[in-house]
Amino acid sequence: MPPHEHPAATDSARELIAAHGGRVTRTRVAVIEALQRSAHPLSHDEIGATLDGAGIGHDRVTLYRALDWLVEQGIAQRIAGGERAWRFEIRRDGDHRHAHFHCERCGQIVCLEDVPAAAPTLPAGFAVARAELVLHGACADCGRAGVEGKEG
Amino acid sequence: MPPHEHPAATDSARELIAAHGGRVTRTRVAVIEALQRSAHPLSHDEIGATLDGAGIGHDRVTLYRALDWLVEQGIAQRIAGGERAWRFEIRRDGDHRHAHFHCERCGQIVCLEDVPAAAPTLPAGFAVARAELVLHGACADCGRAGVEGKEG
DNA sequence: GCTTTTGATGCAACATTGTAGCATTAGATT
DNA sequence: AATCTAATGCTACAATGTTGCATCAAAAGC
Repeated sequence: MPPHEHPAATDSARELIAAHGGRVTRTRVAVIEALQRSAHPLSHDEIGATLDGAGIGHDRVTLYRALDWLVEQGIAQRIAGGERAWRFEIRRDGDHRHAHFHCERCGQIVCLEDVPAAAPTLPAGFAVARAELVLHGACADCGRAGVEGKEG
Repeated sequence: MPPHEHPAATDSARELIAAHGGRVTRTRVAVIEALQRSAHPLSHDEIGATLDGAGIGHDRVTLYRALDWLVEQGIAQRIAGGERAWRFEIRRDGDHRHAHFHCERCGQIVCLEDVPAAAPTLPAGFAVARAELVLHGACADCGRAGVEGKEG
């Protein structure tokens, strides 16, 4: 690729991988970019679809392992969300842990950037590594369409 | 069964089921009792083991359906926890939503009765049905054994 | 107490999500 | 280009949950 044409996103993805001592592969780059582009956490399946769209060959296992590695390296993080499948999102700078919203209508997970997922004071002896706060209900879009009737 | 011998727990389980218009079956009664007896949320598998122990025949599907019904009726509630499998707990009176702690060492889920899982103020349009707060880390038992060395 | 009704069960078969083992490919290095 | 080995992509499997349908049994009626 011509050096005057490298997209910043791709570049940072490649650098991100290299900085963690991993090999820069199509799959990893594409996964990171997909996560970076998305406003909400993506499921394994959604990421797979993105790879397909980008014409990047892969299989389930490779994708799982790429995601495992990203989580392991602290580049991405897993979210339990509402359904059975994990969802993944890029860890922005700092450890900025935010809450998530799971819409029970459209199934989507939305990041609530402004709502911190802070750990409260716990009984003695408990060591908290991370807090996960998930709100379930109807998101702004679905709520409007559903609660008020049709499209009030 | 002699009327002077009915255990209170069983009785309330039976009443609970009947009050919701369901049929009082061995499986449902045993599941409710298992959940009532347990101090922490139980997985499908753990509940199944209890039924086996009680000599109550069942299969995976029956148990799943019994649990589904309990959740549907608001008698029990599902917890996503840390691992893939759901866990279930009885809903005590009131909507007393508390946080849970997932120990990454022993895998156990602990109820933090004193820590409410309250929904913070959300952007307009979001309708929150319930909040799920899960803290991940090492529980009091595991933390002591692990952080301080052997068994300080 | 016996019959009827239909909710609940139990079985088989399947769907989804995630892992393990291993030969091959390809990124990084020399 | 040759080398080294991390990463890939198979296959096969494990864990978790669901669907369809025949059978059983809890609640209701007689």
